[in-house]
Amino acid sequence: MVVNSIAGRLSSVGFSTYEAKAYVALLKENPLTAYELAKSSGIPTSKIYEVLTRLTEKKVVSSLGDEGTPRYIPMEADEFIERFRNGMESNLKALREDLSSLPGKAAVSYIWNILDHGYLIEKAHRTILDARKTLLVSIWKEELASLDVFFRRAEEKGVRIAMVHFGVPAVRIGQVYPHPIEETLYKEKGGRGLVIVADSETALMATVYANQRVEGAWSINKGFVTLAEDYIKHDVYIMKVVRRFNKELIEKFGPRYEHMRDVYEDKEIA
Amino acid sequence: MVVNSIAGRLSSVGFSTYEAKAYVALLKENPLTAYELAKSSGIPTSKIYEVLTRLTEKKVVSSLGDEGTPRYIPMEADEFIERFRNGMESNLKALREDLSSLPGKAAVSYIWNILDHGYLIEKAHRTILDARKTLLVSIWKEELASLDVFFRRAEEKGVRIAMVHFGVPAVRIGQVYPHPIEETLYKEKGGRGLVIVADSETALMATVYANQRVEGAWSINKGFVTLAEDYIKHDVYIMKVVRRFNKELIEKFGPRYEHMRDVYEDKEIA
DNA sequence: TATTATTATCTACCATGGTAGTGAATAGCA
DNA sequence: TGCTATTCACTACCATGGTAGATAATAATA
Repeated sequence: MVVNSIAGRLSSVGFSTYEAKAYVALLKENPLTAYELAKSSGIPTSKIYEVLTRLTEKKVVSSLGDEGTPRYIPMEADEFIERFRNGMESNLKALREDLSSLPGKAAVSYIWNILDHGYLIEKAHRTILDARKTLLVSIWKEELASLDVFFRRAEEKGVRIAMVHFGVPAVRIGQVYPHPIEETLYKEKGGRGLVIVADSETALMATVYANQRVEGAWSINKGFVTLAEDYIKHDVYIMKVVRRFNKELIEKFGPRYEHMRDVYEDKEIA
Repeated sequence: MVVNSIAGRLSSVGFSTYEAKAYVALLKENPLTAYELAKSSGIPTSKIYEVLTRLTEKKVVSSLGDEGTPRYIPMEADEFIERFRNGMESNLKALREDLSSLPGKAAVSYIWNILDHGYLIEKAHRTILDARKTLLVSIWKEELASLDVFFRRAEEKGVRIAMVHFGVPAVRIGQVYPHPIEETLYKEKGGRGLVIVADSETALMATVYANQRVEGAWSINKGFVTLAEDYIKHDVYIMKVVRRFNKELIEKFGPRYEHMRDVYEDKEIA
């Protein structure tokens, strides 16, 4: 669904390849007769007429000239785009109402699998922006690079953020707890982890492997969320302890979850 | 391109009819196995699997359950719509850049034909909102009903509006010059006229016939614009003269265009 | 002037890919 | 045996792309 060529983009607004070619060629030079357009666009002259009728019906080109052979002009690109957007916008609005008015029986409280990187980032992005109060994050710099804007925005909204960051943190968002053992971990798991918990309600967790392959899940399932939350809190706890005591002492500590209540209150950057 | 059914709306976001049925059915009740979904949606069981694969690829449904027969859940409608909108938005943005960066040779300064009512209103709407300084309008109540919001918005932006209105004006926008001879004119021309001139730069003129049939044109062609402008100014002039003098006197007046300079400055509502 | 090219418009036909629609084969399982 | 579950095979349709002509009207030229 994501396209990059100009033709691809036009096709996603309902143009066939010929229609796209014709429109683009017309924008480059106009007015043109059908025949001229066929030549300059590379569309077979035999096809140009039906293509032009289609485009005319879509009101993307218009013909001028009553006498003799008609010449064609394109609608200005901006205007066309605006028009399409308006149509789409109202369509989506109606669709939203339609779909939300369905007598849905079940709340979607299941676990949602995430298997590709683009989608992972998108889902993460949405999770971050949906957070109202708190965000617990465990992240590597690669993913943070794609997500820091959203974290900033959340922060501005007053969302409290605690972040375990693997490797040297390039940015400073909320409470950051740098996690030192980057390479070891990567080798061990074969990939980078990403965990985000928003408002203790929704959780996203995933592992990103070398070739951008992703295995992850998103859920509002209570058990899942708690698991993810504890996972991060545990790391935060460890980081704090490491800060304050030497290694010998750490060994005497078990993970004591009572100490984690104040994750958000901790003013020190570890 | 304008659709109203829920299926039609979904199809305009890239769903086939089966995909639409499946998604809607899944929203109503989930999770469901493929087989159950086939039953509740009316899709042939033989087709349900490929449909589900397609939907899964689109990330609109997700399967859960590793052991046994998988169950399917839909993405929440809002999320799906948001996602689609984002994609489309960025697509349109890119498209706008692509298209505007084309080495366009000619300014679109031609006359654009308008043959249907919906498009007429849309074009009028855009013309009104694009106006920066002045709007000269000749309009009947039917069209004004569809357009008054836009006139108000233009007025708020500080656009000066002078309007010849056929029949008793229901709303008051800018300078309104009511035109009395409604029925006579309608019979004579067989339809209602609509003329809009924005900033002396763009003009829209059209006649709307009984069955919503429309014949009209839009242009930035200088001659066309001047014509439309004078047409309205002429009417305004007549209206003013009629106001001030009795009929005998009017006959001695020819249309004197010098008097029209102050159309916008005239503070009286005729 | 006759004839040959070129331009211009339009119809017809075919191949393809995608989807809808139908039927049926297979298999597990209660 | 009947229900669930899954896959195959095949037909039909439609929009699109692609290729060939059928006509005319001009323009070029012998």
